[in-house]
Amino acid sequence: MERENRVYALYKSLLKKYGKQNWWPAETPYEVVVGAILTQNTNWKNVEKAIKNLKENQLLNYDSIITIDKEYLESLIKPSGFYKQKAQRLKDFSKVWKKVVENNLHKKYSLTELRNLFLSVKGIGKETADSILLYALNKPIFVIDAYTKHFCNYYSLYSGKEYDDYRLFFEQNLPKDIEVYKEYHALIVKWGKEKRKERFKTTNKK
DNA sequence: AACCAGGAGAGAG
DNA sequence: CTCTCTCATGGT
Repeated sequence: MERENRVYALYKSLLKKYGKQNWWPAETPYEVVVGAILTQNTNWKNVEKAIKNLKENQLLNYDSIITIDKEYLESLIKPSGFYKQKAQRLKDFSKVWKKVVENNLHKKYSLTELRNLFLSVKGIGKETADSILLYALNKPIFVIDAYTKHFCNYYSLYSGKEYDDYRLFFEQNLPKDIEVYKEYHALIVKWGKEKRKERFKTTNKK
């Protein structure tokens, strides 16, 4: 019998410990897009405030984001921080997103072509692009973030260098299952947050 | 009151 | 290629 790999075993262990995280919390694929951009180096709670502002004004759709005044958009997403560059990124990426969904490019393009298209937008890096591919378009791509690297280091799973090295490591050591990809990344984030809480406790007790 | 969040890009060396 | 800096609000 083949030895079960540790990467998948750890996934099941985390799942048992924390339960399903049910990412991404969004009603539509486009809401995932907006959240992915707004959450760049920003607490998710702040992103929720910004998304709420957009929803209350019926602006959480790409046509609206493309056409509304940039300063107005900035004022609505202000709680999520870095609001000037994020307003620009939302507008820029939404044009590409419009082109993709209205021409079914997510079905016509290969995963690599689609990823490169996203990455060609200024302000869309690998983590943001991959989050959109996985959680908005259900593409089989594993999302890497800072927590994931800490996770790999903590459990001595892998010590690569580049983002894509980590991504391929997970993709090659897991069943090619979108739901596993989605849930594992969410669980790693949950794990990272819990770890941080623990450190805070131990460094603050005397 | 410092520190950091579900990052990315530009500039220096 | 590898640092270092900037972008900004809100919670602990």
